[in-house]
Amino acid sequence: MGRSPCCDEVGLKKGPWTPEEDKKLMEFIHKHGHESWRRLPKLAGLNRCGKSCRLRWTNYLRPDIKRGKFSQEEEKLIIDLHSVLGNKWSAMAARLPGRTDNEIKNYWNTHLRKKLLQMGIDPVTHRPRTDLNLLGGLHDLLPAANFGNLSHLDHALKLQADAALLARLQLVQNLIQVLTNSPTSNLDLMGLLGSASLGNHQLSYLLQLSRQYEGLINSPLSPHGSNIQLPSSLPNLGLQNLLNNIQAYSKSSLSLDGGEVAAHLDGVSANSYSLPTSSSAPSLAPASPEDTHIDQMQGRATSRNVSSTTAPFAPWEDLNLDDISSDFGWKDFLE
DNA sequence: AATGTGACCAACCGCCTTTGT
DNA sequence: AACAAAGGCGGTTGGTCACAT
Repeated sequence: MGRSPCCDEVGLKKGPWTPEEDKKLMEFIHKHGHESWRRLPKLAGLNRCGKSCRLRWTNYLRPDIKRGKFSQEEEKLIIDLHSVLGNKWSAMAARLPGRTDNEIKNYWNTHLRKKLLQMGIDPVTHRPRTDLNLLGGLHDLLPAANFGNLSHLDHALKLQADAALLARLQLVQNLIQVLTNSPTSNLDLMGLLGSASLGNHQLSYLLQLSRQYEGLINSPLSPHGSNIQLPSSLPNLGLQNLLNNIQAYSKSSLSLDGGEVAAHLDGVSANSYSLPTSSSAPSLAPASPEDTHIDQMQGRATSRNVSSTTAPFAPWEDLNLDDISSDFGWKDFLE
């Protein structure tokens, strides 16, 4: 049982501070400093716990606190720092003179998080979002699905793998749109290849994805091939054209099938880019820096391994785009 | 004018880490 | 090394205010 909280003494005041209390605290600290927060309240004549005094001082009364609106520069810095540090508010505050961790945290939660979401950026990963409607839609799939001959577990695993595939496809689509500055419906794959914007690794990977996608839409559990009624919120990925382009390319240019194209282009087996299947769910890493942090903390961590039989979509909460980007060579691609 | 709703933010809570004995 | 005290941190809560209905 951990130690008792410092504020468990009965009769100590809680809640908002009065101007009189603020004055007492400030005068005491100016005269004597704050070497022991535990003893400070009694010495200063305050009916508060030391922790409450410390918070009041560090978050509000400290003379070097800058109050008022965050500037554009501060905003940008917070976003940059968050992308590197995650929810390490105190570390961020150390780099923003005059701002407290609490202030930064509040500003993040009330303004910046929403701003990034509106810009289509995931505030946790700082990467383009996979469409959240997709997740919502898939969530609706479970009750809507006719399970047929599959066990519930198999079905859940299949849906999970399909969901991962759809997310990958959508990310790839977004990446290509950014690269080519045009929708995938106008994708000029040959142009991309010709300009060397798209490397062999990427092409091999796309080919794999396209085949997986084809398998998905023709699967007996898919919206096209079965009795499942997909929720309307499930987005149209608009990838058919990409699929056609890639497969046409592989046929017309090289007259090879997918695996051979990958091998031809890369000198490596297409299996190097193997994607999750219904029987091998993706191994997912923590989704955010703080997940990693939490996982490192003793006792608190819960294993987030994929093969949960009770929550088939739980891994989605942790879907790590690093996994996708490394498969795709996205970092190299950008550089 | 009364009520509902959402945004904002100060303060609290519980846990972890650091420090002292 | 083991334990307890104190400090620190991040998540969450709840009060207040502005605005909409």
